Amino acid sequence: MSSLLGYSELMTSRPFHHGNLRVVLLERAEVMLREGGVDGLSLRELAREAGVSHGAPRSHFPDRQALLDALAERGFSRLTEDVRSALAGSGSLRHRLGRMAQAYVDFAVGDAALMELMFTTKTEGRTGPLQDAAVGLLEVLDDAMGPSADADASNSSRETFKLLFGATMQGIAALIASRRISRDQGNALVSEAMDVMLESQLGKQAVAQGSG
Amino acid sequence: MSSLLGYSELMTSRPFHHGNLRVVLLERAEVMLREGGVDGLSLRELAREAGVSHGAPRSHFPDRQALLDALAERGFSRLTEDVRSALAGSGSLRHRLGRMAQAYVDFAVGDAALMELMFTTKTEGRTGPLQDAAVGLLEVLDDAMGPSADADASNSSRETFKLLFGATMQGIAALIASRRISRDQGNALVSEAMDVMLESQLGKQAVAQGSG
DNA sequence: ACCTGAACACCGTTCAAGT
DNA sequence: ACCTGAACACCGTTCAAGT
Repeated sequence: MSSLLGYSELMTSRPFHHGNLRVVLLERAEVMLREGGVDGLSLRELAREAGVSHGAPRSHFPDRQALLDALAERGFSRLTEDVRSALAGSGSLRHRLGRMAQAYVDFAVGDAALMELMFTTKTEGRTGPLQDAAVGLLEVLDDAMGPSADADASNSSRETFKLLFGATMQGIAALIASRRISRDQGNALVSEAMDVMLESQLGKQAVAQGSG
Repeated sequence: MSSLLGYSELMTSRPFHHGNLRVVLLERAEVMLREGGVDGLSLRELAREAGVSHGAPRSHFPDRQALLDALAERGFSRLTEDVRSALAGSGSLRHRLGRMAQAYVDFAVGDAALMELMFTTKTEGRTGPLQDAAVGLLEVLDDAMGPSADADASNSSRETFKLLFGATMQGIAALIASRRISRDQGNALVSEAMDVMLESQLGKQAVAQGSG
């Protein structure tokens, strides 16, 4: 039965999680999600792995959906961070946007189940931290495109460009994740999509001033 | 207890499904999917609604995943049909492709849970009827673009165009389904995406000969 | 405030038995 | 070939009780 215990309390039997059970659960849930998908994520098994009773998670997450929402929120934070750092380097706008797109697809493919959680929101309400996290992602794209012109028309095309950019990356990632195209084909498709968008009227209007 | 019985056998007590239990299950499962999502789809409740024992579905679907796969396959058939008929009418290529994209998004939004089932395939094998059904969808797009040039370069750009077209529609549909943009914004985005793709070098190469 | 452990209703899957 | 019904292991959720 000692094999059921974690590594850090082979000596002491009881005092386990001080106040960080919540994060422990989230971290273990993330790997369970990655390994077994959403269906493979069981609250009871999660509690078992954390070394607590099956009722314990209830103190931190009212139900399973609450845990799933928290995972999605953390996912958005991590994605935003990945994308932001991919964008941070030097190079032309085209190169930086390309790196960003690549980071996005990398994340989506590497954490397909989490991505599914993030983009098939079950929650009805339009407010909440989860929506904020999603908005933050678009802001990164906004920053990358440099200062915006103050004309309304330009802002409109900029919004459209951002949405189209995000939608296209999302779609390509879905194609890869569902094994309909290979990873290499996906990378080529990302590059092609970048060209198509940047050479278009919409793209030229949207990034008129942005030249890192 | 008579309330548990279906409409067609208020008189006779036993002879129920002759050999069509399979389709009955699939049809009821489709509405359960639409109403309660994938999580809300229970084999036992499905059997209950169909008026058979909980073990009966086993005769037609070895396990729950097999039912889900069958649902996805039917989904592809229906999507292909919708898209094909949207494409069938008259008008310029731009208009026909626009109608097709609209039909695609309509389907994806109206049957979001089914769409999720279709595009997050759990099956590892690359063969099988499910993959065939997905391929059929791309063939419709191929037909719409008219006869292809026999040069290899042209075929390559055509393949790329089709994938990019599909990915973009998929991404826009995901944005709508996750409530991140409204239906109207989605429609506008579809239209914008069409313009961007058709005015690009890639688009011009891909549909060089296709003019309804 | 946080965790335990029994209880409840539900589930997917297996399988011997019926027709 | 198709369906029934008991059995098994597992699950999410609730809740009184402990500390």
